[in-house]
Amino acid sequence: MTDPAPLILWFRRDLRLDDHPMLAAAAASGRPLIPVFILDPETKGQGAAALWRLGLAVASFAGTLERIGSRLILRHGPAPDVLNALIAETGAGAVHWTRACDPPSRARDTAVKAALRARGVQAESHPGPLLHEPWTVETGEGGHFRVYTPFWRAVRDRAVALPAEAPPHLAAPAAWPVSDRLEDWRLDAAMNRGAAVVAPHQAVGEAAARARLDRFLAGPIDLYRTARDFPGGEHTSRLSENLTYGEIGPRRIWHAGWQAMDQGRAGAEHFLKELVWREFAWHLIHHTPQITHANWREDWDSFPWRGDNPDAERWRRGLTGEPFVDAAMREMYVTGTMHNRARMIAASYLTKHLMTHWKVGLDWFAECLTDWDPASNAMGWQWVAGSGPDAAPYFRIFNPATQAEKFDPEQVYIHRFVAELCQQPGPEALAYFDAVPRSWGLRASGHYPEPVVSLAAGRDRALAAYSARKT
DNA sequence: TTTTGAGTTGTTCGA
DNA sequence: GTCGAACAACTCAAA
Repeated sequence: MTDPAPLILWFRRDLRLDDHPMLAAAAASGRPLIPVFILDPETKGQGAAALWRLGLAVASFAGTLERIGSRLILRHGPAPDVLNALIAETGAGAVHWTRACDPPSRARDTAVKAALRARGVQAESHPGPLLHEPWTVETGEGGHFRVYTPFWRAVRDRAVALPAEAPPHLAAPAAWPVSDRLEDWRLDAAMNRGAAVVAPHQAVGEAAARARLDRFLAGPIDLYRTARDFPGGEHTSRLSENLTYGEIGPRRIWHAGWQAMDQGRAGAEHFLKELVWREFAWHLIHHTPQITHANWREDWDSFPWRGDNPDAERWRRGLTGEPFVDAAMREMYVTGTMHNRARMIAASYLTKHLMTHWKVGLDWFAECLTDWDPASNAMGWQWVAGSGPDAAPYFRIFNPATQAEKFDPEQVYIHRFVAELCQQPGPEALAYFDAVPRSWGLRASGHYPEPVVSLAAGRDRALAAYSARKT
């Protein structure tokens, strides 16, 4: 008896075994399974930090698969070509994958599905990265949500499928197709010397992601409601990085959060709400995909934001002269992530005090974040700028100095990341100067700059422009 | 259909 | 230092 035709499992941002509907279905099929990861143009076009971090995720997941009797086959090129070649080589009868919701991936997947079906190969997409498929959450009138709180109320009590357990073993094919070598992909090429600095701040792989969840549940969740606003402490789960690569599944987190809520843990509901913010962002990007590149509210198209400019360059380099903003920008450069409150302040400063288009900031975040997520970032930037959903009143302009007094009163955060502002800079503050391009010419012993613009003048300028928009 | 209540995350000023 | 009001009116979701 010949082996049944193998299934190709096309992994993308779902690099885990646990809570994996596609993998659970495939493992139950009894067929030989060929896991593959494809470096296609859509994937390769990412920012430097995200692409580098993806390489770590792929390496980790390949190891995970080997431990359960399988492998991760690496190929590069346009996905339809790669899949066609693999089908021809292996006689595979089907390709399975986890659905993606960002516009470029959706376009690619639609084309792949049509091409596969045209040649008689089964193509099946599975749920995975979200708690609820974006089209299943509807308002009373059958439309999609544009405001967070009603969305939250709509999903709060909705049943979420129990996470599938990790399969203990995956059936191997009779012969393995050849694989690229990950090193040859040079996913770290654009990181230059920054990789060594950012690396210690990453928690790569499924086990590390679960450890983060467990650490958070063991303590920080109790204080989450208030302490999460203080960027100087370790009060958040930091799971965004792992969610980006699918190293942990949202259903696993949801059920852990609910269990904590049932146990009366104080911050559990706020934690779940944050997970639902991610869900809401993907809901928006599904229904209004232009959110990634155009003003979500079209009446903002005439707003006189500046394009890229020298002030924005100082913002990128952490040299605005506003300590909280500079700490935030340097935190991102050194760790690959940025505290959520710091993101709001840095974004508000760029779009309001510096009157620079949110796209300029979005692009830099895409370059630097290892937890880069197109949906959350598009929503967040537009929310801050005022052009997005849940529009902030135009007069809501974060004052970085006031915010620092409120949320970093001891200047723990500022001192951690801005070497010029403390007597004995710590390792993270100093690491910034090892991470940035030498061409920037920065030295830890340099003088801290005067502010780009006074906070009062920047605020007044932004207020004038924002109120003029209405007339 | 019309109405009503509500909306993540703010700042400043003056009492 | 603490507190409430003002900032201006808009959009959304649901009753």
